[in-house]
Amino acid sequence: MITNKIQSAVSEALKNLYGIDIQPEEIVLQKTKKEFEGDFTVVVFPFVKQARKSPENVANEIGADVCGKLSDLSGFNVIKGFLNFTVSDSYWISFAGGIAGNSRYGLKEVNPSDAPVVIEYSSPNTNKPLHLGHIRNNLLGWSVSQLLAANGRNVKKVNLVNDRGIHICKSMLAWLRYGNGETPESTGMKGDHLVGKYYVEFDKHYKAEIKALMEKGVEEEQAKKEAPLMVEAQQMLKRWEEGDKEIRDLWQKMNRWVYDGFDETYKKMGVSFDKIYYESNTYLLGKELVQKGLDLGVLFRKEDGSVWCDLTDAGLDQKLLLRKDGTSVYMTQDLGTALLRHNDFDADQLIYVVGNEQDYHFQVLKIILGRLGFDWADKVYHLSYGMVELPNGKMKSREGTVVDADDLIEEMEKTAEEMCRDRGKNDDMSPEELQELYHILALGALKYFILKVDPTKTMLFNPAESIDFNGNTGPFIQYTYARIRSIVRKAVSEKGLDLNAKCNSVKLDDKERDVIKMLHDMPSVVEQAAEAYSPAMVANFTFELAKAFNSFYQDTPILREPDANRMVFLVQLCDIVSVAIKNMMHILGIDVPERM
RNA sequence: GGCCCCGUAGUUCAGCUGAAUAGAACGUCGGAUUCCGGUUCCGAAAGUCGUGGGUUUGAAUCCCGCCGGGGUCACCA
Repeated sequence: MITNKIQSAVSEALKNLYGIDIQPEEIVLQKTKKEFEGDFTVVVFPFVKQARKSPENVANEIGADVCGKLSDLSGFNVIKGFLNFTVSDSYWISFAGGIAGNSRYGLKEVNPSDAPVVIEYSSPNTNKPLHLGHIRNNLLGWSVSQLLAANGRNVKKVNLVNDRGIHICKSMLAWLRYGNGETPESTGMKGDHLVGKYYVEFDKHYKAEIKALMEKGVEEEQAKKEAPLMVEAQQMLKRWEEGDKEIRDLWQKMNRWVYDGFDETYKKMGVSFDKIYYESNTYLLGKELVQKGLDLGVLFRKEDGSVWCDLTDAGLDQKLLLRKDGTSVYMTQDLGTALLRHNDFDADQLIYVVGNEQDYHFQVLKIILGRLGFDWADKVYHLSYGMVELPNGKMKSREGTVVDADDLIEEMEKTAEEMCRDRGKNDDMSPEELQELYHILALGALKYFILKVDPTKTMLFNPAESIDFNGNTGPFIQYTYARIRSIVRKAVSEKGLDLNAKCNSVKLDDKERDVIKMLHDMPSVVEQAAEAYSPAMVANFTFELAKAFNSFYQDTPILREPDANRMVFLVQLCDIVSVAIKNMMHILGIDVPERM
């Protein structure tokens, strides 16, 4: 890499000229700003004190020394304390030639025998359908998996289905009470939606009971506990934990409905898992750990029988691990599943894609794992992402302002269809091909819209803008890709061009150089994005690349280029850019169409 | 109240391992077509980077105070 060479040469120059010792990798090399001449910039201010010369002198001396040694540099210029190096066109051209035809450009190979990084995402509750918040989770989980794999990590994707607990009992109870035996078949509803309907139903009746009790003079806190529905739901959970057959059968039936619904949604979103854990199979593990913790003296039991971890010495609170009736809570289960997962995979890292409202939970989880004596506790990494808000505020399931995942995808597909109809360029495509295309565009828009934002930040989801096809959007990039493929196809079929031909020296114009420089940059963008767990960095880079290409394309008539040798070069460049776009979009979980 | 996160053009977002006049996109206004796919390209207007201090040759970026917004501290998950 030219960047490493420059760093080394600058490091040497500093040593030779001024006796300053700085490791090559510590030399900060930045891309030269557009408005100045050059490709890479070194800021020399940090060295002037030790060099005891003016910034201009230092920059000029280093520049001359480095350029004398590196034939890939064609020159340098100095503006104040900024030393700008210009890379020779021959370097760029040979670089482009070197990556031409490489369909995996920008992606590293994975060694399957490496200790895996296990990434958990999705982790739905089985009491209601997926909504917009889950979409961000799923898209992030999938994309970060792709991103880490693109950076050479051996990734295993896992899902932990929260298939048991009081929330499930609420849906079950409500279905028994008010369901009249409804099934997905009898209603034509997707199973997860049907079960979700009864979760809402429970809440409605539960609220009414609380209100009635309060009118009789019961305090609110007390009313919430005493309401008959809540008492019954709790009894149901107890019976479930005791293995009561009637309850278990009902539970299995309703969960089946939900899984079938989820599978459909996952498929549409294009996400999948290497392994699925069910909390019903793992929650007991946590109880064993609690016993271990009691034996170790890390946990303690209160008079009422509940078990706690005292974290006040770590500046936190006391944390409940077992209720007084002996049933386990979220934290108990998470301890158990963490251990199970560690044993299953002997992982290098355990990543949890979970919203930032659970920052505290994971902080506590790591501490307790550590206190239980697990030295791998620090391999747990909480990939904490921000909430999704709507233009009119937060999503609240009780207020009916949630955006349902299935509805959203369907609407996006409809919009994609309208957009394409308006342009009318796909008349010869079959209905199936068109349907597939609409799906690709709809998901491209949705995924890009969500993934282009830094995962850690709260984001605003504007439905109207999310389906936009212009500007910094998925479809804009998809369109750029389709257009490039069209050129390459024509070059081969109509001009008989050989994509693998060697092209001799050509002259580069600014736009071409800009594109090549971006391609040159791509591997390090993937690396940085992987380190930051940020698909957003990949997304924004890809948009910049598409823009740079479009700008180049706009004033370069490729297929009318008279010089055959130069045409080969231009078409190869197009081809590389299309590969780059495809690979980057693949990291985002977005497909790119050959035509649209 | 304790702890954590966030305040950048009208709007949505980059930039936040400190560096040159703070960048995009949408929207607004004005241009480009002998077109290989105009779902394109070029340009303009638009910002006291919440606020007040501090560190530094240099701060949107690091530190402290304040203001504003959010999260969390459940025998919910």
